[in-house]
Amino acid sequence: MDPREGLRLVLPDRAVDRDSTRHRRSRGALRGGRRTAAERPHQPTGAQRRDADLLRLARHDVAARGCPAHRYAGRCRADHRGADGVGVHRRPRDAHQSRSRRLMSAVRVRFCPSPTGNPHVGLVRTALFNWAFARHHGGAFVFRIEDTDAARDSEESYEQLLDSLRWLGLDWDEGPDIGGPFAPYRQSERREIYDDVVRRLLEAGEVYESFSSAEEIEARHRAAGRDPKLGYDNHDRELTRAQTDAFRTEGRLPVLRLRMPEDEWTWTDLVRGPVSFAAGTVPDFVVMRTNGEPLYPFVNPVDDALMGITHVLRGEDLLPSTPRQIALYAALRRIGIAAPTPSFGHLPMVRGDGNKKLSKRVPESSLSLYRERGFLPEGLLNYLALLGWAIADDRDVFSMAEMAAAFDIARVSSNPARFDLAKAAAINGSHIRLLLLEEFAARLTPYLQSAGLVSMPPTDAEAALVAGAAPLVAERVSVLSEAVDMMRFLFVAELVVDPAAAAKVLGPDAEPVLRAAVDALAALSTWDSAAIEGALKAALVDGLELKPRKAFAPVRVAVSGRTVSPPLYESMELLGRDRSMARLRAALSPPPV
RNA sequence: GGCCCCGUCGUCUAGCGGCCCAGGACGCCGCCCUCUCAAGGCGGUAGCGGGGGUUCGAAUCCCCUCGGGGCUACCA
Repeated sequence: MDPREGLRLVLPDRAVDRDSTRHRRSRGALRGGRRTAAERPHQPTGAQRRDADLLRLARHDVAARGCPAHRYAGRCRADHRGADGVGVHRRPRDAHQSRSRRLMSAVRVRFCPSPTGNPHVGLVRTALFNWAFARHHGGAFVFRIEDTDAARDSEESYEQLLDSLRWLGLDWDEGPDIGGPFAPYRQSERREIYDDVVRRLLEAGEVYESFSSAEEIEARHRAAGRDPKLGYDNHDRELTRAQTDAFRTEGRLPVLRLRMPEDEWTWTDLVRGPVSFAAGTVPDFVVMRTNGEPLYPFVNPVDDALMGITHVLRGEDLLPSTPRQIALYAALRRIGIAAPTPSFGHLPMVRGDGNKKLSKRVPESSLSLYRERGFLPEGLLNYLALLGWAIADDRDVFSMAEMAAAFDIARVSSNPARFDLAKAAAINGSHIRLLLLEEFAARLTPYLQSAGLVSMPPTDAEAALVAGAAPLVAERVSVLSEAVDMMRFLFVAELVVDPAAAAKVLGPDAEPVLRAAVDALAALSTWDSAAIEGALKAALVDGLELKPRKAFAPVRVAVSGRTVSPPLYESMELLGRDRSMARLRAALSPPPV
């Protein structure tokens, strides 16, 4: 077979023409059906979230409500196909189709990180979009580990990856820990498969031995007056047996390269529409190293093919490698491996502070940082979803279940997006306020524990304090670590007063204020916020004729140690009479330094 | 250098030829509420990179240009 057969390689368009899709979509936007905050429950675990998603899909009644994904009412038919080529308006009875039909039409996407270092937020965004796509279509989300680089991969990173995804609640249907029909899901355990595929490709002439070193390639370019940085020149394609033998006797070992057809490469990208690469711009690429280890551009498509992946959603940085993947799929089919080419969708880059793509190097990209700061998984995920996707033109806080129901890959923006910590925190704050108070307390407790403020498990008294403070702090923080700082004064035996706050409001002027407060509070028969408020106002505002903000500042700092605190009266009630009085008295007579 | 992708408020986005002298969100500013800080409510600030076309009409379609980014490994 002549691998250079002159066919123009055009992917079968799974994707409906993007423009026509958009056109249809533009008619009659659905305006109703928005949910209020109270209607948006949170699913604390991945499993529960998954249930909710499935439930939602089952309830997805287009005729009655319009399609939330495409936002137009009443026009959808059951056979309507989305821009990704998959029926998105599934009716409940789809679930009762025969097993084989379901398998044939099922969406299968994958998330395939390599275990090198901390997962970063760009990676999480990719995982999220794949997850949402799978859940939206009722398909499978496959988790595969691409650990073909022994020098950089680590078991620790692998564990971190699993842990991170679990924490996020992005549940997978097949993966290294739970197995699945295409196991194993770690590429380091699939070497025999790759060896076998490579052998067959070699026998078929799809792949050939190449001995050229980088220096030799460059030298040839120079000699021919070409740009030396052009890359491999396909020089070794027609090496004779005698030539390869000669190299071997010199002790040189070959890499294996795939023969690329020299055609124009075109496909309809799920997020970008038609993309094409000019003929002759993609050289034969290395499939296997001299030491016999297969490389990413090979194992990735091979596993996608073998695992029946239907849609590849990945970062834009991988866009230039798509022609090679398409070529590999074609070669695989020629040697008899069933490998329908998947649809590709290239997600925009997530940028860091500059304009550069977010690198693993910069700490702000590390997922663990956001976890430590006290981001809620649903808050972080919600923000990340906004980097390239919008659920509606007038709303940006939503649950993952809502995202799964509404997600449409064709509506993903192709612009790169900058990660904005302030907005991420703001979105997270909205999610904190959406939590039930008990849930907020439960999520907060581990942070209080690792700050050493609450024991493990919490004592009854500590639990009561957390529960009592929850409503006070939940509405004033955007991340959980802020709540820890705000609640610290409730749990410490010895209050450390912030020096700046003390300097500001605990000067000589504060003495009469504090004294009056102590006297008034000491006379109280009941210790609750209403009584405290009454006493303080009577003594300070009415008695001393102070402006409220002047009156309460010294008391606040004396009790909480900070100028910023939860509401004063409630805080004092929670702190208790004894500790509150002790702190006021301590502020009155500061210990000599 | 070559190949490819992308350009709407500071940032993320809505926009798919008339609904747009461009809507939402974060940020910022102001007001209200108020014991601080928040939250919440109300109001404001700010944008179609530039130039040519096509069209009765362009943020939207085409071309050029400028700018930004990615890839260019026997990493993934």
